[in-house]
Amino acid sequence: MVNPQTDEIRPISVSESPEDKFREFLEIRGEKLTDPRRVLVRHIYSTHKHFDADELVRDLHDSGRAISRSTVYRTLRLLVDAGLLRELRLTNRTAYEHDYGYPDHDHLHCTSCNKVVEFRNEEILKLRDAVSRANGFRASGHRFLIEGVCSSCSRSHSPRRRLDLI
Amino acid sequence: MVNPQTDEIRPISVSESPEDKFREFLEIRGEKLTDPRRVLVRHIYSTHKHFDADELVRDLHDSGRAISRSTVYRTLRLLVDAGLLRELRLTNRTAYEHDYGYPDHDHLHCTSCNKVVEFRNEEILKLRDAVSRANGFRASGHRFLIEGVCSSCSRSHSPRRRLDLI
DNA sequence: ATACATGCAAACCTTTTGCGACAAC
DNA sequence: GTTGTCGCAAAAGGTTTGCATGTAT
Repeated sequence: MVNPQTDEIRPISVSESPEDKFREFLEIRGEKLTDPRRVLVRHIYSTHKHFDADELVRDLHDSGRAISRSTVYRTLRLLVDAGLLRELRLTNRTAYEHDYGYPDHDHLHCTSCNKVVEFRNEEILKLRDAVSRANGFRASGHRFLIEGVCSSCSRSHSPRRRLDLI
Repeated sequence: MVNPQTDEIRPISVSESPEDKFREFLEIRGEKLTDPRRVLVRHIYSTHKHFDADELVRDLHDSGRAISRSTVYRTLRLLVDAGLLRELRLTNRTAYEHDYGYPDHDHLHCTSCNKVVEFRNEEILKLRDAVSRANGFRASGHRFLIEGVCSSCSRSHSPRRRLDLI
């Protein structure tokens, strides 16, 4: 019998702040940590949760630090390239999660309500990487997504809705 | 050491043709297997590969059996509901694969060129379902997607492109 | 001056929908 | 006639881009 037990997912201690890591990344490319970028990276790392571009635009607008939609999208791309964020391409939108100071893990995604649940299972991590390698996929940057229907959605037979990410 | 060996994925013998299964499904709902729908289900099941809506529209148009974009999308939804097709929500589009007469399996998805590779690993199938169940996700309808970067993409450093599905 | 960033609006892409025309029973 | 389907064109939703303006060396 397989063991579905999943390990805890808790922050890894890192020496550099996300902001510093971002600044460093930008400097190497001859770019700058501007005001809007700093606001974004700080806001994003102020809470550990999944989010999307629209949420960011809304939150910052509501807190009086409005940043244009294009800047948000452009900065998100930079943060991904900098290794600070990871993209989760879901049903209709792209969600992001912290990819710095956080251990390797995988996700369950409810295709009905869009809920995302994180889990960490050593066995799956190993198998995932082994299968990837066996198929010539690069060893880093993988992420498993288990698509399914969560309990609340399979109870109610309502069709696809957009709910919050977790 | 984990074993990345994957089993062969070959057709399962089924008693009913996809077209018949579709007709049956439609009849139950008081709907009909019309001409465009028959053309679509036949075309889709004439080759075993992943495809998307746009490809279908293009292929049928090019072979002189043009079917409108809306009908294609509407029929794809029906085929999914009928259990004939399975959706793979990828980066920017939705790909489809046969879900009838084909064994349970998972996918590797290259987020750079959009290539999709199928694999079947017993251990992963078991773990996938165990973890899903442990998190209250419905036992059927799961699919793993390993996101990564395939060998040709990690060699060339070209950015995200849209290539063919496999 | 130069090099890069920003905001806006327009463009883009994929998918969905409203609607008038049409076909089957 | 009623019911359901089709194609068209428009709309919708998420994301990207062109461009003129602005800012820091």
